[in-house]
Amino acid sequence: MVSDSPSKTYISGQRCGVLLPVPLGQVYDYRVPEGLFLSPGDFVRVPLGPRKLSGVVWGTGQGDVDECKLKTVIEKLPVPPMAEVTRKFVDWVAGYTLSSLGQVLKMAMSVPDALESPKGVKAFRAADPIPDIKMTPTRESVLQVLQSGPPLSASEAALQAGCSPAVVAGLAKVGALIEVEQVRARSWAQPDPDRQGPELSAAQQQAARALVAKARTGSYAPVLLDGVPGSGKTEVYFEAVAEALRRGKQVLVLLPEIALGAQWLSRFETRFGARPAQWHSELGPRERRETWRAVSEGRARVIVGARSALFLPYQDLGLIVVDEEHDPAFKQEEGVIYHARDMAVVRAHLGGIPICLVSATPSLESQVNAEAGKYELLHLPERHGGAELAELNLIDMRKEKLPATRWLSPTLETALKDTFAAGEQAMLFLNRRGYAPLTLCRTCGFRLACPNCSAWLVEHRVRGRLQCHHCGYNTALPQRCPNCDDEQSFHACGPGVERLAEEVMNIFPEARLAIASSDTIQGPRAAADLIGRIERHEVDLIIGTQLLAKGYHFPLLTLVGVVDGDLGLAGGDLRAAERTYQLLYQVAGRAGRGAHPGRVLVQTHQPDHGVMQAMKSGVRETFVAEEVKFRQDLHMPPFGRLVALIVSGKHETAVDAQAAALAQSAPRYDGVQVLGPAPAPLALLRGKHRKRLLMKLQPGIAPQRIVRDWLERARKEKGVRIQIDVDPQSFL
DNA sequence: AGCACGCCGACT
DNA sequence: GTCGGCGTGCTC
Repeated sequence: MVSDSPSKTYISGQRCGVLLPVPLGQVYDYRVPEGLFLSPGDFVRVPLGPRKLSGVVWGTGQGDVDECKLKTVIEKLPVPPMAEVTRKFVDWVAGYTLSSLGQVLKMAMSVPDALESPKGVKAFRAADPIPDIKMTPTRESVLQVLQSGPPLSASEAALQAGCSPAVVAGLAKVGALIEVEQVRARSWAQPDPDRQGPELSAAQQQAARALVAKARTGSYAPVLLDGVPGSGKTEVYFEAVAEALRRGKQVLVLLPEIALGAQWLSRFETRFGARPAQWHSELGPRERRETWRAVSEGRARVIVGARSALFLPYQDLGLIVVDEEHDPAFKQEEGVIYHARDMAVVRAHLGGIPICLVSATPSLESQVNAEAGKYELLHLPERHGGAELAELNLIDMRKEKLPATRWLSPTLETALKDTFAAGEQAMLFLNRRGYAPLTLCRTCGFRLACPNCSAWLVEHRVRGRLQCHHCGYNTALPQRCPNCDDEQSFHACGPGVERLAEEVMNIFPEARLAIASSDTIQGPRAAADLIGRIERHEVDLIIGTQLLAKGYHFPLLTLVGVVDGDLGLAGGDLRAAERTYQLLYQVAGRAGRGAHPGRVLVQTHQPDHGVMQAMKSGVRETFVAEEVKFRQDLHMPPFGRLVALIVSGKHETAVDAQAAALAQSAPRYDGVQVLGPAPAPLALLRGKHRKRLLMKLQPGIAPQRIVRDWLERARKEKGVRIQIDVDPQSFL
């Protein structure tokens, strides 16, 4: 059912349809109680089975439910109604991703207790008159504080009166203090659009003017802001944010990872004089609740967040910015599977508002859209303040002839030495956590693998454990080989950041180094801490995974070494080359952002690969043109569409049977092709077997109806789950 | 998603 | 004889 317009009103005795945040896929009818007037969008509390749930009035009841089954709405909740555009967005996303309406609504109601009337804090005021009680000097001062000022919590009153909270409690007990519920609406410092921003270059000003114009007209206008690292893209889109704020609108800035937070936030604060509201997975329940309500009541004006911030209940959203729009982290891979960048464009379209996609390495999709005129292209070709892009050289590892347990070429080693000697900082990039990605037995060749996943166990020497990076299984390194029982026969194959650190420490024992991976940096605080240490030059060398690859600005960092440039190219993923290029480009962009020129060295076994040539020449166009042609020839996205069906379950036979049943009832249409079933790349994941089918559609064919019919026709196996991924990004 | 109902193993 | 395991099915 599609959400109704808000002008309708349902009165006592009528039926209304209520959508609940459970995966029901259907709106349930409820009776409107005496004296209540309900409209689409209203948040209500209703009974469902034995429990009570909060939901949203979605429209007129369908009326096909037996009168005796019908239950009555309990109450209307004291929250502003969900805006019509948000409801339309929920409808649209459910339809597009083929997930149930309720599941999508759940993302928009992610804070169940935000709907309760805000819980007051227990506070005290002086009774009037004060009863006749035993007076003491401390009691005297507590009463004086509370007679002359506003009600305070016990601890606050005690603090101001200079006594312990026990005195306050004692006074309350004898009736000299009255307990009151105090509702504290947290006031959000409002960003000020008219504060003096930093000076913009001519190119920045031009781009900013174009964006501001879009923000001013306030109609749907997708823009791709494509600018080299350090060109000041952020300051450019801040001007559009300012304009939207002047028009009294809310603004959403989507960022791929909260790790980007600290530096981004301080830039925002510099420009606007206040912090924006934040939305990410690390928020505590209380902050979450406050933020959700502040967004819903329109008090939070700028919201910066990860992909789920897209589903917040905005009152009046006037602009969306998707920064680092190419980033794979925008793809949600669990539950409702969606791409936040694509959904953000839809949200902008439904809301009739501008959207700005920002990147130094835009996704191929966005580049093609810009080329086709669907997006307006704004280009920032130069670094701000005249800093040069770092010089980049490839190191042909086929010629370096390194011993098997060394990963740094002499060229890179020399460059590190020079950098340290000059008192500058370096970063080594290796996108591999832990010590070694594979451990095998020298005697029999047995490889230590995860029992729950088809993946090798990764040695983490710091923690002395073998770990699976897919399920969290971990174990100590066994004494004997489980296969041949030989002792002490294990051999670590290949490098991870820990092993690289070991090599560097042997060569440069003096260097102060830091490892930055998701194992060493847990949460925004640890990230901010490390960033601080780098900024204060307490670190000479950062060895890191992609965690620190993007967004950061370290003026003293002049050398970036990519240890294994080919790492992302293996595996045959459709987007492997594109991703590798984006990642290497972002990493390279960390070098030489201050006054000193930077250098980038990329170690590779494939110096002739298109990605490496594009990196070397600094010219993206040739590579992009090749990639476009490659996808065109194969009718792959964005020149064709894909839908992946992942069949998973505990029993392999049931999974195979389900996959076979799907293949058998596969749709047969012109322009639609079904590939598979094939074992999914992680054929075993968290103890579940997985098979995958891939549907390829020619452009212009909508897959939703076809897939729905297909699933309805196919025989169903028990104990098996079928996940649908419309527009899969990676094939893992 | 919860939560109840329902049919087979080890225990107060 | 019960307590409780989680498989299946329903919730306006």
